[in-house]
Amino acid sequence: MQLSRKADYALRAVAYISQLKKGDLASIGRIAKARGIPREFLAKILKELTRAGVLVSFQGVTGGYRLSRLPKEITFLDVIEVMEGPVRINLCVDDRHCACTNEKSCEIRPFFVKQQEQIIRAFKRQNFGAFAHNKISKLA
Amino acid sequence: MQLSRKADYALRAVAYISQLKKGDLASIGRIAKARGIPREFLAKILKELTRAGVLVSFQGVTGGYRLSRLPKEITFLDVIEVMEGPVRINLCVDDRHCACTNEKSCEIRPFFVKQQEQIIRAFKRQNFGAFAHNKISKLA
DNA sequence: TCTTAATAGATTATAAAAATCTATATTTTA
DNA sequence: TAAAATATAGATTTTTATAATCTATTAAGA
Repeated sequence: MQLSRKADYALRAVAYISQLKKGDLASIGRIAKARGIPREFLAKILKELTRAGVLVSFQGVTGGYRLSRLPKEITFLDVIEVMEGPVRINLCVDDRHCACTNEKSCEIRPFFVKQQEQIIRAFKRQNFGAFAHNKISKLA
Repeated sequence: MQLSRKADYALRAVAYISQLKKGDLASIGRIAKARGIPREFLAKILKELTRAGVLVSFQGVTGGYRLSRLPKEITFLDVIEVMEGPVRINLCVDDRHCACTNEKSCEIRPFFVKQQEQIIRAFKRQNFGAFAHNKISKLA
């Protein structure tokens, strides 16, 4: 019932990158140090976010990462789903794993279906616009 | 980000027991068979629920389990917390693990604090009254 | 051509979840 | 009173997921 550390790190990294001035890049090392994330683990995370189209990367000495689009156009759900796959709050919500579809009235599933919708809606509502460089002060 | 199978089994078992007629008991074997839960695992679960005061148990040939109080007085949260401990939707919500308390404005924590409150409220609202023996038909 | 970046993907380590096992205690009933 | 069916206690094992690291390569600027 807990977000993975990987997804938490990813959210923090994207929040960090959201605070860059237009055109600036942040390197893995810089973000890792600023946010206390294990460097190699973060490398893996940013790699995945790049492949998924959330970030854009540049190699070479002056390389680093920036967002692929405006901060407000990237949601928590976007980032979390790249890290963890589709949100599933209980196994039975997924049809393939529901042991109760045959039963006339499952006691449990409808409740979790509803809760899952709730949390997905919240993850979708929350975007990185609030963190953009003009909203929050200095980067560590 | 997913409820443990253990907690899911526990909810199903308590829902099952909620459907018993007043005074009736259900044995581990019966519940396990009816709901497709591994028998020994369920034994462990019901043991814990009994110790936590959610269920009452009786040993011996005619033994089994019943609720310790009315179905509507047992919430999903009660059962889930016995299985998983306090609900924590992200590590950083817990003060002891928050790496960002020192930072002026953490980007992530307040959001999850709010979501956690939401889900806890929903777990507290949902009780087993809806499953009581007169509300839903026959037990498998 | 050296340095500092990202990329790819395999590998290892750690921890949590899921399940099982062994032995014991309790109660009913034959 | 013995046998059968139940719960209890708690350790152990198995499996899976998470977290982290490692090795080698590619790319670009100084």
